[in-house]
Amino acid sequence: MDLNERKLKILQAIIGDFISTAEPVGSRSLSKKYNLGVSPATIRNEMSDLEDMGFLTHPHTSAGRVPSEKAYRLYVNSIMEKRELSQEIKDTIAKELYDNVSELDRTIEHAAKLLSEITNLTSFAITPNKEQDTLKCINLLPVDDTTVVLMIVSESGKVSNTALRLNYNYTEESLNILSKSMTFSYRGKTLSEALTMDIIQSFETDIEAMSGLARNVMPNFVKTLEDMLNVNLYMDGLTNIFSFPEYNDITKARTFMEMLSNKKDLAKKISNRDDGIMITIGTENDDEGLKDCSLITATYHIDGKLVGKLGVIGPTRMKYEEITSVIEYLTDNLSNTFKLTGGKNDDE
Amino acid sequence: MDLNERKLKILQAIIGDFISTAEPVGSRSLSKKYNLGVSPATIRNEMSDLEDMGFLTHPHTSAGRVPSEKAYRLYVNSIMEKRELSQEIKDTIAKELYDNVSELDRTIEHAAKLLSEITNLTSFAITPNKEQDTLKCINLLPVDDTTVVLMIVSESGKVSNTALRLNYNYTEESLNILSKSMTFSYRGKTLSEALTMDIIQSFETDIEAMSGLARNVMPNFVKTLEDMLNVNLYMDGLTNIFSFPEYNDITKARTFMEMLSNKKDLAKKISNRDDGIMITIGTENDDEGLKDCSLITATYHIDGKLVGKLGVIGPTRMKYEEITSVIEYLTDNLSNTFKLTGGKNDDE
DNA sequence: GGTTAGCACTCGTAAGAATTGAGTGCTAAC
DNA sequence: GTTAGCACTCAATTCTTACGAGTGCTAACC
Repeated sequence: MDLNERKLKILQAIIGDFISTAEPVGSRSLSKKYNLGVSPATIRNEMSDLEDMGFLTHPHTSAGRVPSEKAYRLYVNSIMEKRELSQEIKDTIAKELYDNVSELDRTIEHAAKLLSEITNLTSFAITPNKEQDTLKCINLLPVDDTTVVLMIVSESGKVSNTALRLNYNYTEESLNILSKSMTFSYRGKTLSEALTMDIIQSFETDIEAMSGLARNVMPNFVKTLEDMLNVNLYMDGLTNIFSFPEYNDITKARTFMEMLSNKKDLAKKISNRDDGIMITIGTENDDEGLKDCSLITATYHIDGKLVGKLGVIGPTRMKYEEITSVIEYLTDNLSNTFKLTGGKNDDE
Repeated sequence: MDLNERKLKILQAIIGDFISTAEPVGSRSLSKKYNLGVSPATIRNEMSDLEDMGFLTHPHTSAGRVPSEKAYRLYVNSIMEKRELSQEIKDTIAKELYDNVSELDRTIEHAAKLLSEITNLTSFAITPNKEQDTLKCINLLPVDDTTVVLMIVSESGKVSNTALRLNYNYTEESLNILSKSMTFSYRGKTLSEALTMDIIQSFETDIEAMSGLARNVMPNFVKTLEDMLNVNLYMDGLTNIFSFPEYNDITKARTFMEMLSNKKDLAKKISNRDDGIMITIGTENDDEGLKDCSLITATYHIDGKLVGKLGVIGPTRMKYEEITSVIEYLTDNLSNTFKLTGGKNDDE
C-alpha cells in the first residue's frame, strides 16, 4: 500500500487536529473542518488503510483515530516545515537573554524558565559538561591565620573555590610558591586530565618543603575539581503538565512528577542525548516512565566549545513545529550570548 | 460550657483518629476503637457540645466529625506531648548529616531532603540570612591580561567570586593595592552596611591613581555583595503531597504545586517566620493558597549567629507531634554541625 | 474502479434512579 | 446523667437507560 498524496493530506489533518484538541478524530468531523474534497466515507477508507500501515490507532471501535508514534515520527521527519517564529517571540527571547546576562548558571536557569513560559511545557536545561574545559590558574589565598581559600579558574571563565582550614600556620610565601607551582603543572590540562594525574605524588617529590601544605590542599583541590565537573540541572514549568488533559488523571500526573524529581537520572539522560536538535517520541525514549512523553532538546555552546543542553518534555501530542523552532532560536541566542561575554558580565 | 476531662479525651481521640485515617469520625466507630467507657450516644452528646464550642465541624448532616483549626491549635498548644524520637531516626539524622558535611548550601539542601524522607511531607529550607555576616577579606586576582577575579570572603566562611573583564591592562601592583585598601575599608562591616556605604566616592578621592580600576571593580563588588545576601530556597518531597487523600483532587494538587513553584514568595514567607519552632495552622497562615495547609518551621544557626530556617508543609491534618520532634532534632543537629566546622569541610 | 450514501452496530459517557450504610439528633426509659 | 431505640439524612455506589460520535460494510453511482 502506498502513502499517496491524499493519504498524507488526511494524516496531516488528523495529526494537526489531534495535537490541538486531544480528541480522537472522526471521519465526519474531519471532512467538515478541513476541505479535503472527498466524503467522510472515502476518508474512512483511507483512515482504515492508514491504520493498517501503522500510522493511526483506535482507542476502541466506536472512537475516532489517534496518530501513532510512527505518525509523529513521520510528521517530525518529513511533513513538518521549519517555521519562522513570530517577531514577538523573537523579541522576548532576545530581550530576556540580553537583559539578564549574569553568572552562567543563572543565565541557563533563566533560559529554562523562558522556555517553559513560551512553550507552556515543562522545560529543563543542563549546564555545560566541563570535561573539556581547561585549567587556567590556581590560587591559594590567605584569609586568616589558619584559613586559606583555594581558587580555581578555568578557561571558560568558571571560578570555583573552597575555604580550607589548616591545622598549623602557613607562610604567605609558601602559599605563593604552591599556587605558582600548581598553576604551572595544571595550566592547559582539562579538568578530567587533572583528576587522573597522580597529584600528591608529584608535589611530594618536587618540593619537599611544601609537602605538608600540599598534603592539606590536595584533597580539597580534587574535591573542587570534581565539583566543577558536576553538571547542574534546572527545570521550570513543572505545573504546566496539569493543563494537558492526558494528565488529568492524578496517578499519571504523579508518575510524571516523580520521574522528574529524580534529577540525577534525568540529568544523565539529557547529557547522553545527541548534539543539535533531537526529538524522541514515546517509546523511542527507552524509558518506561517516558513512554507517553516526547522530548525535544538542543545544544548550546560556550565559546564554541563547551556543550550544554536545553529542552522540553511533554505528552507525545505536542506542537513539534513551533516548539522546535523556539528551542532552536533560544539555543542559538544562548550560544551567541556566551560567545560575546563568556557568560559573565563585562565591566560596566 | 466546660472543656472537662471527658470532652478532652474524646476530642483527643477524634483528632488522633482523623489524623491517621482522614475520614470523619463517628460516635459508634469511636467507641469501638477507643475504650472510652461510655456509649456512642453519650459520645454523640459530647461531640455535639464540642461542635458548639468550635472544636469540631460537620462536613454534612450524616457524616462524622472533623477537627477544626481550633482543635488542632488546642492540640498543638496543650494536648500534644514532646515525643522522644526513635533511636533509628536519630541515628539516620546524625549519620546523614555528619557523613555529608560539605559546602553550606549542599548541607542545607541535604537536610531538606532528609526531612522530607523522614516525614513523608514536602520540606523546604532556606540558607541563612547573611545581613549580619561581616566581611573578612577582599581580593583581586590576576587571571590573564584583561581578566581578574574579585573574591570576597565573609566571617561565616562564605566565599563569593566574579570574574570580570577589564578593557585595559592592569598591573599586579594596582590590584594588590586596591585589594588591601578595600579589605581595610570593609573588614568587619556587615554585608548590608557595606552596601549602603558610598563606595565609588570613597575610592575616587582616596586613591586617585586607582580610580580607573576601582570604577571597573566597584559595580561588580556591589553585585557580588547583593548576590551574597540572597537567600536560597531548597525544597524536597514535592510529590509526597500526592499520598494525601485531601490532594486526590487534581485541581487541589495543582494549586498546591503552583503555590510552591513561586519560590520567591515562599522564601519570603519562610524568612518572616518567628525563630524557634513555629507552627501555623490553616488560615493562621494568612494566605489563601495555604488555608488548608499547616507549616512547621524551626531555625538553625551558623556559629551561633547567622540564622536559617527549615520546615515542612502539608495538610492541616498532620502528625504534629512526630514532625515537630523530627524538625527540632534536625535543626539542633544542623546548628551543631555548623558550630564545629563552619559548614566547610576541614582539612581532612 | 474509485467514490459515496445508507444503515446496522459499537461503545464510552452522561444523566437519572435505586440502594446502601455510616452517621446524626431526638425521645423516652433507666 | 446515661443509654437504647428509632426515624431521618445524605454521600457514595451501583445499575439502568439514553445518547451520540464513530466505525465498517454493502450496494449503488459515476
